[in-house]
Amino acid sequence: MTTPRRYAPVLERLRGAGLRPTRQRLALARLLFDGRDRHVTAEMLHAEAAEASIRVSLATVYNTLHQFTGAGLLREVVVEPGRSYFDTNISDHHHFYDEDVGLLQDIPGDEVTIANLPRPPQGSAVSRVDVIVRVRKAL
Amino acid sequence: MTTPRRYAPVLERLRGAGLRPTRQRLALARLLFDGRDRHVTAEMLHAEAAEASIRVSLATVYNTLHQFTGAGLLREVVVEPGRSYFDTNISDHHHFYDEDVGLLQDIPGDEVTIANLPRPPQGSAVSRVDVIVRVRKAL
DNA sequence: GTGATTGCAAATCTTTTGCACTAAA
DNA sequence: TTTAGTGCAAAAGATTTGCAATCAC
Repeated sequence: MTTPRRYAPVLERLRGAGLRPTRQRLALARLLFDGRDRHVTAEMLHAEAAEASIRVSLATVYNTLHQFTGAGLLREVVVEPGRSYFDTNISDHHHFYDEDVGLLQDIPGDEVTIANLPRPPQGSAVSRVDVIVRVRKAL
Repeated sequence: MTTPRRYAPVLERLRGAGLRPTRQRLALARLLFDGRDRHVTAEMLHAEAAEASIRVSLATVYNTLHQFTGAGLLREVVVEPGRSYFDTNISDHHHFYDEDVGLLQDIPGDEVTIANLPRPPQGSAVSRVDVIVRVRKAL
């Protein structure tokens, strides 16, 4: 028999974020929060859901990704024009981006040190510092 | 009388980059490389050209921006999904991005120190490090 | 002339929206 | 019930593309 071991945690996670645990949100959350650090686009997650026989519309995938991001469950990463990645790692960290393949990889926050950051413009406060290390095939 | 003082440099700049100095490229280059450090979108440059009574199609603006970028005359900056900025400052530097207003500002490269950057994944080499300091209105 | 470049409109791609329908509480 | 959430299809943006007309050399 199947033991729904991971169901409760995800459910609580949604509740805790103030999101009604609907069938679609639960299913997508289970795909996303499987313990790995994942970087997905809406299209990728939609395809993955389809493979897992979860019927969700692409519009709902977009809505859900943004709701999760708004609730602090995901983080949006912009590395190339016209496509958004969503990162399940919400801790303070940075990214390698392989420009050849379009692949994102985490760099733990403590592995990069940023010093001497100038004071932000008058009246503004830093909300986040994104470091993107773009890499390509070595010659 | 008008002295076309800045014409020659731009023309040579295009020639040097291996780009045929067409009427449109010259006109756009003159708008872009006016001495300031500029951050423009295709739409913005197109509007600016229109104001200056330069007739260029939006498609050509896109083509030109990408050709200039490929030739190393511009640098593309991605800070938000669905819109590309092109930066006339091609020296090593970073950016403040005001998320409220959508405004980019340069941070000179020597004002930020990045230390302890981990080794890039096997077989790849760093092509560029982008630091984007996202700011918003202070409370 | 000849091949590179341009303009226009149509096509593409990602993301958002409007609204009737469905489901969670 | 009552209201939040979903699906679909259409709309919206940004960017690219196909191809005939035009321009630089």
